[in-house]
Amino acid sequence: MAGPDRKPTIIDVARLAGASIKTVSRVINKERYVSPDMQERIEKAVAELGYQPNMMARSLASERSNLIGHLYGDAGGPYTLEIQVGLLNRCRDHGYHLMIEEIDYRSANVEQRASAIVNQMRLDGVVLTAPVTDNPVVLRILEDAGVPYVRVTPQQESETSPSVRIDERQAAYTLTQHLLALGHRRIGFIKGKANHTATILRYTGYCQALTDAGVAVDPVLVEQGEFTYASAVPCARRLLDQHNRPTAIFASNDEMAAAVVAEAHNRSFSLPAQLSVVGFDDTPLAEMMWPPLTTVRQPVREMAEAAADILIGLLSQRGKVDWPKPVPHQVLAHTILLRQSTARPPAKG
Amino acid sequence: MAGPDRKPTIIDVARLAGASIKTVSRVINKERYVSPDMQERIEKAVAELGYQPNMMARSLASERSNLIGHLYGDAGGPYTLEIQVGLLNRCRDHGYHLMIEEIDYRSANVEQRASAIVNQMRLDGVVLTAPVTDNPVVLRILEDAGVPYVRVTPQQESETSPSVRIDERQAAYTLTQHLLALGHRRIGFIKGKANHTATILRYTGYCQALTDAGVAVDPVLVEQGEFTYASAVPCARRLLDQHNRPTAIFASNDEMAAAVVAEAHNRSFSLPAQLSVVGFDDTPLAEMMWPPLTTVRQPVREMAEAAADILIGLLSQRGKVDWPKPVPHQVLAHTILLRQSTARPPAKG
DNA sequence: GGGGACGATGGCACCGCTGTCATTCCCCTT
DNA sequence: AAGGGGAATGACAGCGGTGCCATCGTCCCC
Repeated sequence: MAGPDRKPTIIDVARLAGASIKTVSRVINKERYVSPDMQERIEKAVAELGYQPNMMARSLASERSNLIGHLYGDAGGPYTLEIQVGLLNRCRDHGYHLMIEEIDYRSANVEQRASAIVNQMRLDGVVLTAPVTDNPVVLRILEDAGVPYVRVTPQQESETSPSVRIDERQAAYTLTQHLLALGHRRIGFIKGKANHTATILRYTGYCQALTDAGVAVDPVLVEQGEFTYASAVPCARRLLDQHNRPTAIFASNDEMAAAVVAEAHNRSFSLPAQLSVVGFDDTPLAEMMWPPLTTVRQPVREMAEAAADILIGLLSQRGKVDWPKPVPHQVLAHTILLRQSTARPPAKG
Repeated sequence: MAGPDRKPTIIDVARLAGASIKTVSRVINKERYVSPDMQERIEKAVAELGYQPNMMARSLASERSNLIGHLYGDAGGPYTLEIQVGLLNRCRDHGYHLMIEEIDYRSANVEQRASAIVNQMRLDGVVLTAPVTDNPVVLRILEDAGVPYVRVTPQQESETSPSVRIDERQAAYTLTQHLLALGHRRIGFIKGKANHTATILRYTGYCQALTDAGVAVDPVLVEQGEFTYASAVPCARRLLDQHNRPTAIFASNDEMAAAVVAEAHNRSFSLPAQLSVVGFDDTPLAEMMWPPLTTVRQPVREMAEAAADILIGLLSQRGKVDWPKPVPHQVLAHTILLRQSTARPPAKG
């Protein structure tokens, strides 16, 4: 009845099972060389005491923390969350835990902070999402610390770290083709935040599709947004104010597409009859707005799962230090979702 | 040049500074009783070696992990993310790290999983969000482990743990009053998922406002949704199909309000002239849909920050074991956002 | 001038586990 | 019968810090 009140340790288990702590450790870690009889006794003792190994002690002794970190820059909407859900799915199944850290990549002490996170916590591995994926300071710290990391949608593939992505350029290309196929020739474009990978790739895809169709890219139809609703409002205004205004607008993400739609509603346009709009990302928003938005779905969760798989795969081969070369670069399939925000352009008056 | 290649430890620092490791430890932990001279020498040594204390070792020895856990049930959209951002803000400032774990509260091994998370990782404290806030199994595990926790928007305040919330009943009351003041008398209501705290409180506020205004609650106007867009579509249909249909609809969250709006658009209603719609939560969606949605903003991030503050406040008083009694229950202010989805009802034909 | 009180520092056990190596026992070979 | 090899187990030294207590020198005060 009395019993020690503190949490049971491996020593208590060993004592109760009549074994050495090392043997208990073997059972806990599912190592070989334990007789079935002994195994059973120990498992019983574990159950009886409700023993749970202390991760801190374990990590200290084994130099493995079983911690995976997710470093991100902007807590950008549903994207970040989906990433986390994906990571969590895998972590759970493989006994890892997820630590999340936001890194203000603009701040002066990025270095200090990133270093503290990586080195103090002794993370086993790290997953990077934009815009930290391409931050040289962070990457160097990771390299120096010898912590394996996987980048989701990096600007540029590297030989030292794996990556996961979709072909954004191709997606933008296809989406633009869709508009062209409907008969649109004046297609406006709202870019995302400067220097973001996505911004560049999506824009490139748009340009290429136009060019391939023999349509010139008209700079008057290209606006610079920042991936936010607010940033896109003036862009939409300028585009729709033109005397020879575009019959379709490609916004670099759904949020900005929503701004275009709102602005069109303001002017009492009937959508999609008078204006086609497409977005990118398939955020929940896309399906809930009116009219439902034609957009591209990135399998974000699956991408995160793939990243986790790659990471955990490596970590499981203790002893090996380095990535296999060449390091894996996965490209997952995207989906073009044709909804009701696109239609043929209005007949020429 | 040669120097040890492994990460420097406190011993290296002590040696370099000509001090004992204990004194170095004092400096690292900002304890008192270190002479300025000694302090400076040690700080210099730390900088020179780029020393970073090993959290694992520190935790093991001190029985503090500096880890705060966020346990949640559904990764419900922007809400969860906002919570995390809030928590992160505080963790960062106080030297804590955030571990996130999803708990499938329907699964059979909730107990095992929750226990593993709490006990193995030796979390210093935990923040709970719906629907784990009220899971008796999880709560018991936390209590047993003696891990302090704060609940965000719990179903019921408890004497053993602090909570943070807004007055949802009051918010729903006010919002309903707004509709009444515009002249609406037939106000539809779409409830959230059964058993959720929010569902009950919001509905109660609605009923009370009606009653106080001398309007009877008509069960025909009350539909049961599940907080999702899809679940609300049939609800919206049924409400709008009625011969004497409501002139306004109160959806228990924005997502369901979006479904109502979409359904109204489908029928080519002009909003808000023919139908007023209100939601709850002020998700990003609310501002981006058309027309922009009148809704209630919960200061989610601030709530998370408050929760973290409460938790960290307690943790900083090491030695004290228990919450001060009575434990704090914070109620933050909400905001009613009047946008363009509400108007006076159409004049009686 | 003796006795505190207090500032400053160090010594050392110990937190709970894993890695390494030694040991024992058994069966199999030659 | 001796030797060899592998399965099963244990002893023990850390991993890198912190907590507690001892020590030492000063300054102060009656």
